[in-house]
Amino acid sequence: MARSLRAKKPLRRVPTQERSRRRLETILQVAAEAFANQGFDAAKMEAIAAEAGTSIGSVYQFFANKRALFRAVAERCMEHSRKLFAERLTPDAITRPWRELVDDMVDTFAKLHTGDAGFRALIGNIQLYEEFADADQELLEEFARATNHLLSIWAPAMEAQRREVVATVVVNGIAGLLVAGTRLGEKTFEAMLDEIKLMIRRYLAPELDALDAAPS
Amino acid sequence: MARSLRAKKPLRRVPTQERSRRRLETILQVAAEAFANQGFDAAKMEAIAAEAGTSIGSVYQFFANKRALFRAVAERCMEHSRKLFAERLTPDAITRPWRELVDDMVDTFAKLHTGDAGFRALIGNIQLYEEFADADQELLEEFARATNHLLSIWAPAMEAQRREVVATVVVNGIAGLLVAGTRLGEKTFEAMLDEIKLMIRRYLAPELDALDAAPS
Amino acid sequence: MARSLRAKKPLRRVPTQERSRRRLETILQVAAEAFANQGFDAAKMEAIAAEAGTSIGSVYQFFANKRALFRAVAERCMEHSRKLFAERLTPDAITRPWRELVDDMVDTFAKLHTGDAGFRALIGNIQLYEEFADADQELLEEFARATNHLLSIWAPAMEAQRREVVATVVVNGIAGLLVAGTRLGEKTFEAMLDEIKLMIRRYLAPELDALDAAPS
Amino acid sequence: MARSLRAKKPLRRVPTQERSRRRLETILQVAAEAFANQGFDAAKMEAIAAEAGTSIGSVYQFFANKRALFRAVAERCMEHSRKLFAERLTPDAITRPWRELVDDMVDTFAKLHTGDAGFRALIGNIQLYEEFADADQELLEEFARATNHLLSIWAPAMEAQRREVVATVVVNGIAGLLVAGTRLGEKTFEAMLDEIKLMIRRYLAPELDALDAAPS
DNA sequence: TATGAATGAGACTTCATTCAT
DNA sequence: GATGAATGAAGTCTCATTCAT
Repeated sequence: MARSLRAKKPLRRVPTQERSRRRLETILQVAAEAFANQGFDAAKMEAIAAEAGTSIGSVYQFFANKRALFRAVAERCMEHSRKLFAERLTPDAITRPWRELVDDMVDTFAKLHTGDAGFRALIGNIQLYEEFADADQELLEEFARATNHLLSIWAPAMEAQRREVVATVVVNGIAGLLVAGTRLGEKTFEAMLDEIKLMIRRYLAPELDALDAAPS
Repeated sequence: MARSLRAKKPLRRVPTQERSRRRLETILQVAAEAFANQGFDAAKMEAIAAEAGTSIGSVYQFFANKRALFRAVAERCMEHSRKLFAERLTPDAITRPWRELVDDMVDTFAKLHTGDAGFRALIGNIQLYEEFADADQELLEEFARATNHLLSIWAPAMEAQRREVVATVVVNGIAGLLVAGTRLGEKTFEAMLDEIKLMIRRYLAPELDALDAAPS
Repeated sequence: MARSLRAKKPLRRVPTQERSRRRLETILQVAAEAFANQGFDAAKMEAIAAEAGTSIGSVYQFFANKRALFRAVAERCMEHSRKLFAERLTPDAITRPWRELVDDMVDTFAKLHTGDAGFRALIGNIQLYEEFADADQELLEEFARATNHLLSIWAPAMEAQRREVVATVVVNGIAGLLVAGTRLGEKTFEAMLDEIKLMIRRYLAPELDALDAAPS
Repeated sequence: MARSLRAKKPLRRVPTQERSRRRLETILQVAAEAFANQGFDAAKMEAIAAEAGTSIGSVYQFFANKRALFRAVAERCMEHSRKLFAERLTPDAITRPWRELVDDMVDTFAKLHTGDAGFRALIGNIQLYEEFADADQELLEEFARATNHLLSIWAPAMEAQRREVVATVVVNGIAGLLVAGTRLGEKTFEAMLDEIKLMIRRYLAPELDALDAAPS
């Protein structure tokens, strides 16, 4: 049952020429879109190739099979997410008011949802194959770890075990909410963003404001 | 891309004999489990028939095709959900302290997730085909409407438009959180339940306690 | 490198109805012919199905994949060969003049070549996949063992080790000759049969006539 | 199914430069090995090019297609064989004792089998495509003609028609035996060589010793 | 001339669905 | 009504071959 090595290299061939790189880029983009909108199984390799303006053969020159393509989409999305969050979690982030940071995080998450098809693809194709769940799990766990770290500074009094649960709840709450949000149309999505921020603020306030009594 | 008529009735034949009714019941149960655990495409009609102890032919006597079977599972789950919530939203529910009701709702939702394979099937196969999303959407919207109704009583001062968003956020927050929770193992799931309740309480408290200043 | 269990059952489904049995029969026949005439790779599953008057789906109902179909052809041919030789190697075969038996063997072999497409398929597709070589190897080794056994009775003076080589040479000589023969057209094939018999006779005579001085 | 013109020249371009000639040489060698070990279909053009240290494009500069490459391998092998046999069938070969010559021939044949991958490639890929069979047929027929010529001198009394059959039997017997032999492991192969020689000797002795009564 | 990325026809295989028994 | 064998459309993937660089 053990999942095989993590070190499956996702790319069969690494493109060196400019044109190839662009082609690969397009394939990944189109694939992410397809996986996100139609689901893994419903997305057809031929259609992805066509949509990307290439031949099916070219797709398979980069990716050994459909799952490898999905994996590449997933990894690339995680890379992107990681970078996005790293930018917001610089050492001096702690000095900013926590409410501001929460808002920032929600907006960042929201941007991922809106702008990164790969993210939606990952979120939406979890239960299909164990293998893919790993990538997703890993991503959200990573977010949870980062959040946990912040909490450990903001609310040092909070018990370690509970802090972990709180971090999980915050991250997954936001993620789940956004999944729902994107399905609800742009208008309500925007309205929801503010409420999500408010919900997280109110949820965390009692513990995070314990030191310095800030208003909700 | 156009989805055909909406008004498909899911059942080809309504069973009259006792044995038939039991057979139909089993098929739906097995199918729900299969769709939930393996996803729509990975679930095979033959396997479902076999698992249900019938022949593939008999399944097709009840359901015109795989999608109809899924739709039946979805509808049946919604029926169940509706009943479950109706039990908790009796006219005198309003008289109970809202915190209690929130807890109750979360627990009810959780029970659906844990106990009703159809619910998980619905939640997990949304983006696959537009058609199925409807069923899901409808379900959550129904929950949201019910919540909205409650809010209109609990917090009459809240603006109608905002109330709608709040209801959506509450319902989808819980739903999303539970989706994540089931993936996280039984132990954390239990721990999360309490935090989810707490989060909703804190989120709603400022508005719902406006009338009668209750402590959080 | 170890070849997996021998016990792969070749048939996915064992036909019970008469019509199915006939269908399976036809598929095997057509497949044997195709493998023999065109080689394993060049033989196309679709073509086999069409030639057998069925659909590709029906072929796959019996055989999990192309190799399984080949294996079935091989096993069936070996069965046939075994039976054919068993009929000639009854206990009282020993009492017959050895020359007569040699002739009989050659004719039997020849009949296999002419009449059993599976035999030709087996002989002609050896180096393609190790897996298939096993079946072929086994068949010829079986013949060699039987021949070895006869030699042990006819020429008890012959050293065991040499006897083994002689048996191998006789069996493979005949087999190889017949392979060549079928390629040479019917007319020469017939003419060759007599010479093959003569060659084997002359080869074995010195040792087998040692006891009772029979003329060549 | 009809095979196109016979008169295809196998080489697209005749290399003039030294480096090209060496490249062509390597390609043919590698291809022979691949065809012999893996079979025609299993041998991949890309792999052959890579193994030969060139690009796939360069291979296609010499050979119009895969079959042309095979044909080239075949022809080159025949060239080699012809030369090898020509060396042994010099005018004064007749003066040597025929047994010696038979032994020599078997050894030469064996050397081809062991040392010349092209020979094995030819032998092992016969039934795949009619086209290739020709090359093989031609080769063995050439051997048979040479043998026939020798017989006409050694056994002038033998009827022409029978002589032809005898030559065919000798040549194909040796060839078939060697095919089998290489599959049987080095050790038995060595042991078989002696028996093959003995078999041919005994087969031919009665006719060839008719003039000068030599003992078998 | 050499390279190797791009192409796409074509092969295998699956599985939803039908229909004769 | 029940069964499950038969069907074939459709999808994934390979690899010979071409051609721009």
